[in-house]
Amino acid sequence: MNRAVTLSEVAREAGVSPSTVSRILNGTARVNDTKARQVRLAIEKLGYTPNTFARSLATGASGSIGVLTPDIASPFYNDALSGIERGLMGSGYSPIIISGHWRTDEEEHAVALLLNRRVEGMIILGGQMPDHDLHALAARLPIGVLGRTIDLGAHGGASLAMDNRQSARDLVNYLIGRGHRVIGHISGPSDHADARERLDGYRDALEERGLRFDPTLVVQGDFQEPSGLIGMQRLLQSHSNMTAVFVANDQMAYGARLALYRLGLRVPDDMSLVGFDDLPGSSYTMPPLTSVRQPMGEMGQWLARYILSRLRGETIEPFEPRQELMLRESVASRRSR
Amino acid sequence: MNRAVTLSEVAREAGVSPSTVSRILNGTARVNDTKARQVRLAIEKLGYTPNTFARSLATGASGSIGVLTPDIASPFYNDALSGIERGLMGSGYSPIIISGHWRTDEEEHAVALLLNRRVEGMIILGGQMPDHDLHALAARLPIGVLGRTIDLGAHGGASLAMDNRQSARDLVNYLIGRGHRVIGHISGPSDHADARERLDGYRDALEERGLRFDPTLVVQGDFQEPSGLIGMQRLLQSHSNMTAVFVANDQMAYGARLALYRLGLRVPDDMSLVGFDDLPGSSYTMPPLTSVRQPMGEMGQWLARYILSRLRGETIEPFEPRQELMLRESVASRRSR
DNA sequence: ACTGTACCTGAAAGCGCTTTCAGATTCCAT
DNA sequence: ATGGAATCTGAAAGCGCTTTCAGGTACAGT
Repeated sequence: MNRAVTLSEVAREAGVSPSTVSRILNGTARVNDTKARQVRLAIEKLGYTPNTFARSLATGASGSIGVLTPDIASPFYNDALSGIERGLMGSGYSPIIISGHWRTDEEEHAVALLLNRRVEGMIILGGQMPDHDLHALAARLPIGVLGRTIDLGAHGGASLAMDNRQSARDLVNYLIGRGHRVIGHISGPSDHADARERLDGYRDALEERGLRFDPTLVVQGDFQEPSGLIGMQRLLQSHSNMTAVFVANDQMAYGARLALYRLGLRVPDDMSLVGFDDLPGSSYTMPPLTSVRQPMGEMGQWLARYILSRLRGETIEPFEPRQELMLRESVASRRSR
Repeated sequence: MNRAVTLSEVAREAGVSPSTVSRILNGTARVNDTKARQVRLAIEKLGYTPNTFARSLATGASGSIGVLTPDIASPFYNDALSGIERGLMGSGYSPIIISGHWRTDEEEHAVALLLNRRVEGMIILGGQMPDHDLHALAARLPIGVLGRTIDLGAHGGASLAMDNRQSARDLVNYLIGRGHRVIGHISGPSDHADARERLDGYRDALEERGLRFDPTLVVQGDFQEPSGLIGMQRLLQSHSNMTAVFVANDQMAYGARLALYRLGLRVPDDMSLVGFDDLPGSSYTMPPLTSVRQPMGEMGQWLARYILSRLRGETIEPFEPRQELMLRESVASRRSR
């Protein structure tokens, strides 16, 4: 690898001082036009590209924003990543993305790495990190958190979370409104806040409508497809009168759907199904799956903008993410008896 | 944001010289045990973390590998990203991921950015960049390319691509073997190399089996779901005797599947369907979709390892990705008449 | 023609770290 | 004891850039 061209080489070539070249590069001060031209020529000729490290060392600004995602390959969070990219575009800042793989130790490691790289802000997507770590972080730099309810105070950071409980409640209410009375639930892991909230919403809706909460109608999964399949099988074995199932996320709903298919049960005719998260694929399942959609992309974008505004000392209008019920064809109307 | 602690502050605190602290940090040389202890204590006490920029500037090594992906939210490439993460794990190198959004200009911009950040190697996933740019890159640093057939020579880099044409051929051959004679094809965009190769494979198989290639049996999509839906509708209108469709990727196959559902056609009874790429969701479609799988994760991982080996001046055993036909339930056997 | 002002530009210091070089110690063999 | 090798440590230079500071030049006003 041929040694890179440096700024002083450009300066020598153009017959000016390094300071002048720097000024031209950054537009820090007015410079004589002919000199500027010469410098540009020299840059072109030598193929100069500035050394980011040297610059960052000198200015103390890294120009990068750290992003911690639970999983670089998660369809759910990747929408948010795209949003962050959009939000940062053209700002001069670029994201550094690391995954924590849902493990607290890896997350801490990742944050340390980002801090070493002197990111100027950080965006945390979901994750397991304890709240007080987040608070500590927020005290050091602007942070944005997605998918967790945490109060960071105005000074420290912003968090965007949707109301899982309310949405779950809406979803189950919708099921009840369509005449369903025996509604199963395949939940997420109980140590996962989102999962708990969705379960709570399920209970809320039942109680609100005067239906008894029956624990045997709830089976626990792990948010992955196979557990949805198994969960559905178990529910089916014990509850032949069940007419609808609320699955705590779309991935498990896909699994549940397959279980039904295997047993020759039709959706929605024999069984209604609703999911959660509205993954991109959910408009194309058979039939298209009713689910609830979080605007992950917009949330990511707003968080990026938020960080930028904080960095620039500006303010930004708050963002109220609104979840949306995506009513599709996986729910049938039950004749109420 | 409180100013960060520097190495010399640690040195002062521990009563040694900066050089010594540096040596302890990097294990560059033996150091008196008691001093080492003092230094560690000082580091702990002051909460020192090394400044990556200063280090990189001094050593000339950035410790990062650039990764260019077409789309940070593409389910197809994200597997490879995970693989790269795995491959780099524990190596001391970390990936910097940027997306090119399928646009040549953005890709060039991204590469420039990565170069500015002084990445020591680069991994390019798919993308539009012309071959000669890739060659130029390969001359500067070790690069790995995924999903393109390009000869970079031993010195410059490695590329991993699967044989789209052969796989498509295998897939269509499989269809023919199951008794299908009128087989439609929903292709990808014609300016996309993968798409062309898959189309070629389709023709190969037909001709090999003595079936006439009928251009009206081919409709072009754009690799997205909606175009699969439309494509299937069009095929159905013009070819009532068609019994199977080879769709150029799984995403379009999902769309095609939906079109069939809307028309009340059963898969595979009324129409057989095969896709390409074997997305994670494809084992959970209705019915599970026959497709061909590329080991994206392993390919990514190997590329990462390859870069590392090049950086260390080692060699690595070559990797021969093998595509795999995932035979599932979306294809029926036709009684041959 | 002379002073004051505005505008450009270069020298030099410094960002935080690594690394060479040479001096200072220690240790072993004789 | 004593010379030499082996080992440890600090001073200082340098990585490539930015930025302060002060000197130089050009120009307008009188």
